[in-house]
Amino acid sequence: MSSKKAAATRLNILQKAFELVYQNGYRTTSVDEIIATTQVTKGAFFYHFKNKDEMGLAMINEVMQPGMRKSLIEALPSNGNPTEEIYNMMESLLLKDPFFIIKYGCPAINMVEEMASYNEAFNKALSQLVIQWEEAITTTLEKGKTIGKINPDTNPKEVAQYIISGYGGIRNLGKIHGKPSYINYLSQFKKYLNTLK
Amino acid sequence: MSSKKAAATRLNILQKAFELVYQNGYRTTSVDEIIATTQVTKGAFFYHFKNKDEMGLAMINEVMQPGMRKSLIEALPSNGNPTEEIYNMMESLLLKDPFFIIKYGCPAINMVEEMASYNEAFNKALSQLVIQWEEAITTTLEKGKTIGKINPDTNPKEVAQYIISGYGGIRNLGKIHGKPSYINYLSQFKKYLNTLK
DNA sequence: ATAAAAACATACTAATTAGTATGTTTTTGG
DNA sequence: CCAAAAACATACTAATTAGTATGTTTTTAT
Repeated sequence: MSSKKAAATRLNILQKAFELVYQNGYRTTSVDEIIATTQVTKGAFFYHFKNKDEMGLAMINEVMQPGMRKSLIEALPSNGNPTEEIYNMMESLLLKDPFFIIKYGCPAINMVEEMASYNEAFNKALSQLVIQWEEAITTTLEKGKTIGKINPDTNPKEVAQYIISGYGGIRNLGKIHGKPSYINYLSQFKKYLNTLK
Repeated sequence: MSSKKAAATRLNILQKAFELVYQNGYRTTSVDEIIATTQVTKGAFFYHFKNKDEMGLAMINEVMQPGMRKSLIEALPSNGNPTEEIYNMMESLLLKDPFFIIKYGCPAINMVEEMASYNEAFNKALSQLVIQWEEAITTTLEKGKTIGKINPDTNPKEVAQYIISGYGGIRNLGKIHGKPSYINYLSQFKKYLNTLK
């Protein structure tokens, strides 16, 4: 029973918060900063969220989740050559997706780094995001096995986790070494993918 | 021309700060917190460091650098089988080194994640740490090439960066998935290393 | 149209932050 | 031993923090 305008205010807060958190980190982004850039007053903020962490959780679930879902999962068609598809997903994520700013890394990875050990609820929400990606990659690999394009003794879940951790790692290293490290990474990543054939 | 006691006070601050930062992050560890656990007064703290960031930089260079150096670089003997040595280094880092707490990840990686884009001086100091590790791995691989244990068209520097980013990634993912992800990672890491032979 | 609830606005508070001003105590070289 | 410098201690400050108390304005259902 919330008005369209109220829902818009809420979403606006979450989206602006997401951008600020992406660039500054969660704990170092203040509520005052969020309401300043959102042009929303403190009363409105704390009307929609009972505290900062509740907002943070909503931000993960309602903005980060769907956004990452689009970038990560929908980039995986899963019908042709699995290794090629996975490579293309990674390449487009690292080099083509205009959302990401190299020096700021990946918002989801950053959030895991900062908040996983600090807040159990955040940990769960972020874990679900990772698991979704994991499942998408796992599915791609399993289909690959049935059509004989992936080695039968490949462990899809294990491989999926390895790929995700590689992604997180290069997003982090890219913060200090910049784009060239992305290129190097992709080159070795391709070699690894070939071990799965 | 500083007394032994003064030097001890300074080092004590840096070491306690390192532990706190490892578990809470740099920006969310306050000077008050550091001096409380160090049993040092504010006067002493700001006598030794002109501000928090100068302390942070000293912490990276004087505590994190040598500590990581010991864990990372000296774990690489570099005379026998290079792929085996690199695998062992990674395994001992992830599973045997008693310093690391899985849910808190790796202090150096955390610091890169949090501070690389926030402070240029921190970025440089952390970058040097990473480059040292990179060089150690590169050397191992180059020696491996001369004795014919590493494929001649392997690019050692590129591989070293890939390995380091993988390490950072799994330290991060381990925060939400725990130790099993370390095991999975090592299994796939071994497969990757075999592509270098 | 109107009463009630929802949505927002303003002005506060108590705690925490990095850092400073102004001391007192230790240490050190001569 | 003793003056000067080094090393520390205490008490502050101004800014920022998350959150609240108490309003006013908008929406909504009737």
